[in-house]
Amino acid sequence: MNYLEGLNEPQREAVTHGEGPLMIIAGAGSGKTRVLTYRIAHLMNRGVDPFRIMALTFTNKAADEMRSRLEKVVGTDARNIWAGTFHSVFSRILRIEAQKIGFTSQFSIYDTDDAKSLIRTILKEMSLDDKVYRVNNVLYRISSAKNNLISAEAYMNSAEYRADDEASRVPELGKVYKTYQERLRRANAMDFDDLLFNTNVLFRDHVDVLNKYQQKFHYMFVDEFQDTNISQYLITKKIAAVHQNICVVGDDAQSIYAFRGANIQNILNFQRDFPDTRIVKLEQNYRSTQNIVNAANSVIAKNKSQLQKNVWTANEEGNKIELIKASSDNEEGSLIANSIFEEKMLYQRHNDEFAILYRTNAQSRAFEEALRKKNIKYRLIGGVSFYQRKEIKDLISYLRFTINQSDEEAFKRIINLPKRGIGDTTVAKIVVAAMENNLTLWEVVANPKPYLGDRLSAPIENFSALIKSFHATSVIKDAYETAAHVAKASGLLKELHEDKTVEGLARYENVQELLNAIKEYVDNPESPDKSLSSFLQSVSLLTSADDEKDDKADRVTLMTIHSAKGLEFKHVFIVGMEEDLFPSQMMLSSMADLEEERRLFYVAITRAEHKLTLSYAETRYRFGRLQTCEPSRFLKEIDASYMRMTQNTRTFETERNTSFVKNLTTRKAPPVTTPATTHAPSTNFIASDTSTLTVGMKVEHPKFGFGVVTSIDFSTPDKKAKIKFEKDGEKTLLLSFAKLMIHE
DNA sequence: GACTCAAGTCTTTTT
DNA sequence: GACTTGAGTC
Repeated sequence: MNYLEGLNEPQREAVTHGEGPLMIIAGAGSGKTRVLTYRIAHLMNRGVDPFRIMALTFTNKAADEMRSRLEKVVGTDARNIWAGTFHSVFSRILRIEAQKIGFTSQFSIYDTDDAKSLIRTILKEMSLDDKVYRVNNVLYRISSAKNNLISAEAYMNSAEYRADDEASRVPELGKVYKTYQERLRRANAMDFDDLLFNTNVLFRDHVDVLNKYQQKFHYMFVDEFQDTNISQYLITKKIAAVHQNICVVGDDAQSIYAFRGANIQNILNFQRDFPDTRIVKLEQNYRSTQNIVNAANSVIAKNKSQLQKNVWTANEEGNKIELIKASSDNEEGSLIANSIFEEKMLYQRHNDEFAILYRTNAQSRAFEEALRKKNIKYRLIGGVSFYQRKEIKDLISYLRFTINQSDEEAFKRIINLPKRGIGDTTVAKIVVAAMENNLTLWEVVANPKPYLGDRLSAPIENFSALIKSFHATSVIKDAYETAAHVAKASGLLKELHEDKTVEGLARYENVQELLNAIKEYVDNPESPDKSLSSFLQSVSLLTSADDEKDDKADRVTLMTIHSAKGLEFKHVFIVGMEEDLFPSQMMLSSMADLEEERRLFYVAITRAEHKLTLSYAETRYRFGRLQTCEPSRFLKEIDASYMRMTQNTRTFETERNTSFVKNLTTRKAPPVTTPATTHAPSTNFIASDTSTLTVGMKVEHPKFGFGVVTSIDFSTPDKKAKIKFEKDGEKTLLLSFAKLMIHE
């Protein structure tokens, strides 16, 4: 068969391996996705029905990628494979089997915001101090427990967890966990971890259901196996138990999700649970130059715990790795932008051949500004998702509540939106009435008079009538028509339409865009069905990495290293190579964590094909203050022979007419020195006195636009400056974080 | 109950 | 810098 041509020996072995468990240890750039696709194609060519194949990935993007590659090899049959993320595939199964574990198939999926909000509510009800019980921490602990399949009951009975909670001074955590689960159940809702946890429960308690899926799926594939947690592993293990045709692909050196419960131990468990496992190692790297492969190897060699592996390449030696030192985060941005500009000019490169990778999303700002200044188009992946925006969540909440009237979080969002005179106090009364009478929120809302009296009930009755009509619509109409009706009849669209500010306009357009997306979903023949609930399910599992609109456009990519996994670029910039930032300060508590950070660095390096540039800044704004930074320890771990320091002697045009006044709170701090030399002066400096900003000066504020400073007041007791500025006769008071551009 | 302004809080990564 | 909370006013 022609697709076997051009494969190396181990690749060919992996593709043609017949029945029985298979583990592929795939080094970075070793053609993993290719092998995986060909293997599935190979099976289908031998007559395996695509309906009997389940392929699990970690991101929607990876699933789409696999599907489209398969389609190229085997045609549209590929669509019949059950391919998707763990969360999407098993939420689909849970939807079918929901009744068996006490949910209805209309269950809602709570995202992280909903989960946090529910925890906040519970903490308040239990009168626990949210300064001690940090919401993030509570959710993290609950999530870890679920990922290890520890139920709330088991948690409370475990001496170990109890001791740990006592030691962390959160002794009530078990109770919070238990209440949290009860509330989810009452809301007919699951959080992300529940989708996996409940699948385990389903398979454990209903052998007939398990049998059904064991019989259905003859072949299982798990991509990025090193990132599976116990909960995910057990599901796949159970389904594969009968046919034993399970193929896992992974690389322990690229395990970067331990914080989410991923367990490299699974690689060892797999060999124990499937003793006949055939192991294939893919070690030849086809992606990167020798310098890049060698540098990556020299870094990962510092890790103690890893599987024996020898990644090598026959590619050319290539450019040395470049190291750029910048004096500030903003200068880092402009140096990188310049470097991209130069490369484009010198070598006719396209924007989409470049990627800027960073540790945290917050770092993107400086690069965005610098690229914009140079007129280089970019796309930003991650950060705040389209689906996290307020106006989008609002409409989605309406839709969720239309489908599932037990959904407490959706209810709280929409009950008084647009304003209909139902304030916090009334909502609190509803909640209390529901609790005291052992009713659901909806039962109280649908019939409020006995609990709240006539006066308060009127607006609530209007609300419940509205929802009832929405629900009736959803039964007979498809997702798009229902959503369009809800957007209009709820008053959401009208309210946004009346807001004539720039932001209001953007929000209105966003809602229209959501409606377009729903239309697209309804029109797409691959959607399972056209109902609103089916759309909501798919939309709840989308992440910020999924909502790119202009994918094809020629743009520089900006993203975190985590979201870069599985991708490759001609020229990669890894920026912010500073101690405490990368490796992250929070990760330095243990050796294991440091090793995970190092693997993250390894992942970043191995994204590069031809050229790799590292950079760090000597000063950086964090916590709203200027900090001095040390170069990252990881820089020293790269063998010096693969690197070269770029002398930062290029000259830049000085922007004399623009300067930033930033963060006047710190006016007592020493001003940042801006040497009047060939170096680009940092465009940021701290105002050391009022002389840089004077009354009557014309300024530009990023949000409010052009205006004139009318007064500056440094006399406030807490050292904060008040700057007033006037715009079109309208006075605006700016607080300490005023960031004004001065046009002289 | 709705709105405004000011102060306080928090920063890792993602399904 | 972004977001939440709290106090004060209408």
